[in-house]
Amino acid sequence: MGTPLAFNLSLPEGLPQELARGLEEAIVFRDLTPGERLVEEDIASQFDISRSPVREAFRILETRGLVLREARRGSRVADLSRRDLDEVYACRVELEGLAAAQAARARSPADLDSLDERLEALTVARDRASPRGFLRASMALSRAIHEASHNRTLIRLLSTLEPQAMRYRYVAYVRAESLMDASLEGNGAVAESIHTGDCEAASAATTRMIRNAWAVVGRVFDESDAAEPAA
Amino acid sequence: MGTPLAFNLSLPEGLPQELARGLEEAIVFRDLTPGERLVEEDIASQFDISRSPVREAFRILETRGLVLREARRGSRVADLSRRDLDEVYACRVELEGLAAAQAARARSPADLDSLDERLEALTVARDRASPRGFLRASMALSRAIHEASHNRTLIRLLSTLEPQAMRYRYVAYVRAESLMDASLEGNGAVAESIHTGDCEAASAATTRMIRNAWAVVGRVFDESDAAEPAA
DNA sequence: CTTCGGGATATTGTATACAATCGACTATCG
DNA sequence: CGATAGTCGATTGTATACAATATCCCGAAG
Repeated sequence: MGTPLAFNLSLPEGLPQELARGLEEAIVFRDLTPGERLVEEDIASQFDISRSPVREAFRILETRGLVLREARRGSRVADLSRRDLDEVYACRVELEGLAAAQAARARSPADLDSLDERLEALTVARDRASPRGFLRASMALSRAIHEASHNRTLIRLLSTLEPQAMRYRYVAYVRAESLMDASLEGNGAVAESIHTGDCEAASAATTRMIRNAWAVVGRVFDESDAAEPAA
Repeated sequence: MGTPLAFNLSLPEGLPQELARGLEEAIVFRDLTPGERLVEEDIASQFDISRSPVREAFRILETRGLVLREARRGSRVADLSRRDLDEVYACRVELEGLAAAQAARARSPADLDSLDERLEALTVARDRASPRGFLRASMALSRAIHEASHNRTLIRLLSTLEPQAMRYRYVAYVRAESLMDASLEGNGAVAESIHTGDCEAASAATTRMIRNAWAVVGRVFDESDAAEPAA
């Protein structure tokens, strides 16, 4: 048995990366459930590839906090917990705040175009009221902000932190779609500050948005049984 | 040709991890120089192992910002630059500050013992005036602080950021050994705040220490030719 | 009925073999 | 003489084979 995992692999960037991206979505959107075992051979045969790229994909997902690997004991999807949620959001407050501040200072005209484009896409996604689509658009906007900071180290850190946060955001958006409105509004304020070039404002708007999301997402999570769905 | 790389591998934690640790030290202490190519087969034959664990080690080092991998073009030791230095320290200010604050709140008696022990070891290392020994002791103390935060996500992020910072600290300590005194003093203040349990003070002491180090390490780096030693 | 041990099985860790691709070199043509 | 296409070598990417080990199941003993 095991989940079918219905995504295809093209390979514009390497097989392990592509596979990791697909598995990441499956984990975030709960096609792979918390605690579920991930067996290299199973995944490999599902996509008609060998274990080598699968191993590398697992390692990528481990650095993103989505998969736990124990030596000779195999890999499994990381659990969700209120504690983990708090850890992730505490880090997000700091790093996203820094990213916004540096973006406000270092942004290029191309960055601003990218920002506007993705903010527009986020608005469209909100109207469709699909948590998946909204999250994808939100992730794209976040990345645009991160890249506008032109801080490669910060981008690297955030790229290993954001996927972990997406899991909690997804749970929250499914149960309370109105949260998407708050996210859209918050991101709008951040984008405006980055346009203006006001570092302080960008940082403040970001930390305010994330602290607010932290409180709400945490409350929704506590009211759900997202931590142990199969227990 | 190529550097001999004189470290042995025991294997208490897995071959790739052990190898990564050795290579990490070689990079930090400049036995492997910035820009140097890392060929899987070469490293493998030097330690009489196959390419598989070497590949995994390279990937680990990539997530720590020490090695750059380009698809089908091989791996090389990441360059040092003033820009990279600034990126790393900007992130450190935020994350180390958070770690200290959370450590001040969540620390256990065992954590405090570990802290004191490593602070003592740092004092001893300072008296020996060896940049390598001091850095190793400093890294151990930092890790003790991080673990006292009991924030696994934050620990994960810092474990991928600190090695990158170590490279710049090493360059600075070699050229200005007096910097070790400042580091020792700063860490003492941080440890004291964590003992007291004062989050604000711990965070403030940490950010002050790191911002100060940032300025000094940056100045020393600019005066050195550490960026391009073989150019 | 519980606990301890032994063996079978499933799964990862490592090694090796093969394929694909990139870069450099060379020879040839304009 | 310079430019360009073709070929060769070096190196990574993927697949497969083999080794090691953890887990599970079952049976026997207390």
